[in-house]
Amino acid sequence: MTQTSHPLAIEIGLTAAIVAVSGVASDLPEPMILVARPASATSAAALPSGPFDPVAHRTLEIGLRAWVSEQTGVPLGYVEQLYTFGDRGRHAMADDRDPHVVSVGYLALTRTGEIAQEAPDAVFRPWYAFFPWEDWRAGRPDMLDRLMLPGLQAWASQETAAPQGRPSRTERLRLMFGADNGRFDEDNVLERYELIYEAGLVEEAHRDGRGAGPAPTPLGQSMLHDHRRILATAMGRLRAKMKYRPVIFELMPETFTLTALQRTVEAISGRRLHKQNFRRLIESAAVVEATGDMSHATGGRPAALFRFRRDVLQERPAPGLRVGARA
Amino acid sequence: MTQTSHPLAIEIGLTAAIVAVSGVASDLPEPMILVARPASATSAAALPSGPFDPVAHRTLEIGLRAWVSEQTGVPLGYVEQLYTFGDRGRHAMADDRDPHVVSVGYLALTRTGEIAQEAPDAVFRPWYAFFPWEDWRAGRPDMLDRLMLPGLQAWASQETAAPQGRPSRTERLRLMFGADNGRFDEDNVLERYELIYEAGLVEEAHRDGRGAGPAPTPLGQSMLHDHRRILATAMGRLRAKMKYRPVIFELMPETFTLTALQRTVEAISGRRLHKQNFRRLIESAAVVEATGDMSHATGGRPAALFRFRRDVLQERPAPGLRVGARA
DNA sequence: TCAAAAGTGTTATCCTTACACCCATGT
DNA sequence: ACATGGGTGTAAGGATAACACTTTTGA
Repeated sequence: MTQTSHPLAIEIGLTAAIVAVSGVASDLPEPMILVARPASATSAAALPSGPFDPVAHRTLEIGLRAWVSEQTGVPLGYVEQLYTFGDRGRHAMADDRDPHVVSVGYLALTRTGEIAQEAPDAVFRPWYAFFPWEDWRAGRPDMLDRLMLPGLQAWASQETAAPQGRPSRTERLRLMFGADNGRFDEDNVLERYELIYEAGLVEEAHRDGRGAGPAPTPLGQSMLHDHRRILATAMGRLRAKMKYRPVIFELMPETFTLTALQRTVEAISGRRLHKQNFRRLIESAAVVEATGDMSHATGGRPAALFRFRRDVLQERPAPGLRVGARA
Repeated sequence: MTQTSHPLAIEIGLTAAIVAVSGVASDLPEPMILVARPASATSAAALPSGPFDPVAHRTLEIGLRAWVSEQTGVPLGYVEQLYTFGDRGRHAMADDRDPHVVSVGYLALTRTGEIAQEAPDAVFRPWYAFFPWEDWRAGRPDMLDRLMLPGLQAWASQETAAPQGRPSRTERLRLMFGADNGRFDEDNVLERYELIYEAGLVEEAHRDGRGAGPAPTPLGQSMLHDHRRILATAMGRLRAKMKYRPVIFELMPETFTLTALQRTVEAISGRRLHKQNFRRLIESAAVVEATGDMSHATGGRPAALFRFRRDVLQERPAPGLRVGARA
């Protein structure tokens, strides 16, 4: 019952969603994701990924850190395991091989400023290029109503008998996209992606053999294998984690203005926040302290500079930013 | 960068923490964990665990469900992936083998009533037998002050230089066990276990070669390999998840009284709750509906029977029980 | 002097916590 | 009748959401 005789050998791939934010001090910072530079112009974008070698590395995370720093030159700060994916069919390749790979997904945070320009084979791309419908900072993206909901609703109406226990397609749609009532919980990035994958609306689904017809209108840029699913998991986890742990500061420079901090939180969560309440939140959480210096780079009145108070980690167990109200 | 040439073959073990609650209608229900019946009287308890066969099973979860139902006869309802552990050294065995096993831990919930008595090789044991310090229902366990904190504090004071960035041992102790100020967050089961493991206070640490001296006073019953760590992860995850998803009902019978529900939540979270507030919470969450029947089995006034409203899953995305106040 | 962004004060509302008392049944 | 647990009303305090206005600089 505990361990059987003949081991079933499988390769373990470690795949990292490495996130940074560009333009932290600008008015519209962009969350960036490190993608392996495509071998050819036509090949799909891929997350950096490498095999786990249990002989060389004592733990999975150590293995991950080793090859990331070796191959991409990107220094990782915060690292968190996301999920282990073992789905056959989600590794479909051009030549129809479907290797037995189990991939352990990781979220890692770093700062754009710290990145060696000469990162050999990898480049940062805005994460909303892969998930345009997740960026609500300029209001509800109209691609939702133009391109996505029609297809999703068609797919939902194809469901004949409601599955017992599980919510129906229509209900999942309503819950995840706020189809009629309006709620859109920014944390459910993965759930939304899986929905449009199941509905056959993304290129990956087509490639994996789901959805018979012709290739669908591309909804965001696609990725190799199940890498977009891993990125979706990372985005959702980061958006959720931010609310109860001060991970956002892993993406900020040493000092920053409160507006820069707010814009960065907005960039990650994909929605605008209420200025005064955001500031009150920061104050009550006591996660930052003024440096005494001012930033004159803002265009208007100079802004006070702050830094993260590292010692809050010792004070309270959960000093996150429970962002609540919309703008 | 994406996939290298020679695959590193590893065995993937799926390990399940299968939880049920016994005595749901009683005054002190006990959370139970399914353990593989030990081969001999001296051998350590083990969680049910089996290899993943990617040829036979399309996903990890399907593989898990297959061998669990086949080998233990326990029907799994809710299943959730916990974490993937790849630590070398945590699989130390009597004969010093340390196989290259990566174990994917799962949490699964079931009902004691539904368990086939003839579960061939497995038996349910109270989970607090492995984590006695996590049961605060009868007040602060005095083993904390008698057996644990002295050892932990000794270990903390051995730390010479504070590690940069990371919290010091003393701080971790204070945060996780509420040493001086008093907070004890019931969700941090894993963090507490890792602390006492690092401090060399559990049998597993001794077995893995940490902590030089003699075998320590046993703190709870030990388990094979890193299975107690997986159980700790499961307990923490279930305690946390309960607060924002209605998973508790996976452990309840079809109908139940509100007190039975409260006692079950208390059993899982390990602390007593405030009756009136618990009821208001249940009411405002609208997660249950009265059946109209009464239970006369309580000894006093008969109690109304309720059932879980499965349709809340369709209404609101997060109908959990955000239990807050202590008794 | 005016545009542009920083920064603050106040109130209404809801949720959380805490308190104490009444009710219906079996023995 | 009384012990036993079931069941409820209400008020204080704090957190959250929403409102609009003043301040300080650079151009």
